[in-house]
Amino acid sequence: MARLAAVSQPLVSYVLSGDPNAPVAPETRARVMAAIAELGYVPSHAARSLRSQRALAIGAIIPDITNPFYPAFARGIQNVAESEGYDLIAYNSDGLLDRERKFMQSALAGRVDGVILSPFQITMDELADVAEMNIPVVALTSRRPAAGRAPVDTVHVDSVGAARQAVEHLVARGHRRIGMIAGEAGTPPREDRVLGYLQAIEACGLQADEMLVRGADFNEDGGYRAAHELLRLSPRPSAIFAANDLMAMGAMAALHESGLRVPNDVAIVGFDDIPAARLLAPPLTTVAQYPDRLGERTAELLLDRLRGDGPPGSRVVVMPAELMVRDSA
Amino acid sequence: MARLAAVSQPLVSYVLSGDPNAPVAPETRARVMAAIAELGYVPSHAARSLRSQRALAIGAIIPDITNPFYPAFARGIQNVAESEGYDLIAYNSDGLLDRERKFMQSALAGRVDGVILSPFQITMDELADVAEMNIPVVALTSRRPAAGRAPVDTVHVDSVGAARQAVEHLVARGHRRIGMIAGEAGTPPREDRVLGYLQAIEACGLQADEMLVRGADFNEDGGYRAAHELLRLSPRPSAIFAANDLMAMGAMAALHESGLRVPNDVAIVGFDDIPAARLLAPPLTTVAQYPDRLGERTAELLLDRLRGDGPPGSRVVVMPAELMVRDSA
DNA sequence: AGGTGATACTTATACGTATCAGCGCTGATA
DNA sequence: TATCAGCGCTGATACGTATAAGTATCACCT
Repeated sequence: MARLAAVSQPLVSYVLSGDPNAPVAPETRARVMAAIAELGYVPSHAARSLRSQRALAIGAIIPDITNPFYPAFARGIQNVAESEGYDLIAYNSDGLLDRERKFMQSALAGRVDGVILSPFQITMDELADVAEMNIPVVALTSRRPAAGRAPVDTVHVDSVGAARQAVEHLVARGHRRIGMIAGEAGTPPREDRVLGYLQAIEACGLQADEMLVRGADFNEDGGYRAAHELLRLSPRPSAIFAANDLMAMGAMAALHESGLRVPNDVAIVGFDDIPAARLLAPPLTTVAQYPDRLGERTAELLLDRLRGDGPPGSRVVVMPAELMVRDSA
Repeated sequence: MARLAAVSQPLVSYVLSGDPNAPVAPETRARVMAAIAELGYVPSHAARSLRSQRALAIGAIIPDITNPFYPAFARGIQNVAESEGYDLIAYNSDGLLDRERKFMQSALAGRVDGVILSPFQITMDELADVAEMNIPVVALTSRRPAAGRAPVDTVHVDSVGAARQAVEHLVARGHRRIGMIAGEAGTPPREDRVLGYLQAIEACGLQADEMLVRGADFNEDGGYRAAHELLRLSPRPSAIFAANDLMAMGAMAALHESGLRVPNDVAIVGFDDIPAARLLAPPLTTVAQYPDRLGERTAELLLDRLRGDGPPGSRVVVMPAELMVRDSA
């Protein structure tokens, strides 16, 4: 402790507080600063946190940082959080309920001051006890949430509408038999995007066909396999809508492998607009969600709450999605 | 606190310790457990951390989580760390020295128990004061490090050798004029991969040419621009070695745009083997580093130290890299 | 000169846990 | 019956900080 080199402990605390109104003589302040520099003294985070009841960290519970959507999302969060001195602890839930729950516990332990949640399984109602502890939660959802009991702020893009728009684009290009690679059953992204797909099919007077919607893991491999399944159908779909870009990439690989040309033989639309999308051959038509902005906005909502600013109820922020028409469809 | 519902505070602590030898009667234990469940009691992380002098977190200072290499690396770290109850706090240094330093301070504050560092600017010697605090540091480097004063464990892939191998592959395919897209000046990945490139050029009896090595940001855009620069040269290089896959992707986009065919007009080799690499058209020949395994191994070394296991000196672990020959070269 | 207020400090305290040192009780032993 | 060991529990304490409350010093005013 620096007090040996200078004076009493609270003085060090006052100096470090940076408060210009702190009752510290300029000369003393200088002496303390010198001692701090001399000793390389750094105040204990744990003690600060215990005393102030703030962890100066926020938690992000995301499905998998390995999905390119999330690093950008995380980066957006960090950009905002860092400016207010918050660190980010990222948890990978793998979309598993017990992992989502377990990480929520960390919040209760005061590990983090607030949580950003990209919920796959957990329901809003389950967050009630966290919210009761006055730990703010902001959820990134893909649909306007049913008003739950918990006052959870929500950021979402209109996935259903965006998916619908993507499929309508395919219809406008003359496609009548459109397959979908849909992601893992029971997950919100899957359900929402399938819903949008079905809305578009119906709105365009086409026939929905269960066989045309294939489940798959939300990654390249899932897309690759699902595409091969779709290609075995006859008649073969002339277009495929993939629920994310990774699956779209896998599908494109499957098409190339089968000697099919994109978009001439089979058109493809993805979802997410990951950086790789525009660099594929052909560049992928996809729905941009701007995950970095989502991260920033999400973090802003959370920081509002942490500052005690936010309004009493839940807020819902809708962020834009945009169909990026490129060459794959 | 659960003691109101049951008995005294230390007992709760004993029960929660999970120690089967703890002096607690089975019946009491059950009563305490019930009270804990009833109240939803979760022990304060800050208090635990202050008392035990352990943060139960490790920090990872990486350049940018947005680069696909790092999410996989981070995931590898987390897989191992989580199994021992450690959380991961990820810091994005953007390769900037003052940010690297700043985040290192967090370690000194006891914010984290150990640090995994992917150093861009900071030197090993600067880590001395961190190491003096008995905070273990494991560095992910791209070259065998000079033995610094700080006892820092090191994991590295032989980037120089791998780069050399990649370029020799191009030479073996008959290329004599090979350009390189090299990444940001002064950064280790750049220097190492350029060194390997030069070694290969020299070993094959070719003429090194400064004009053929272009600096660029380590992302798609950097690769895109650098490729355009290289294409303006005459004679135009017949092959390009990019220091990472993102740049290679950007370069491929530039080539497509210029109407050049890969690999017939210009061959390309990348570095990293990000998931997108094998799905590009054509699939990208690149050097696989297996970042998930790097993350796991790195975390293992760190956990050894945290357990107090590790040997006194510094350890150096060399991980394999592998040239994945696909269709782009 | 005595009183007042501001300034610059120190002492005391609480945050919630883990752990150490008691301490009463029970049952076994001599 | 007196002694003692071990069990199961409680009280006391320390971790390092932020802040409230207290105190000494001094300048200033009437």
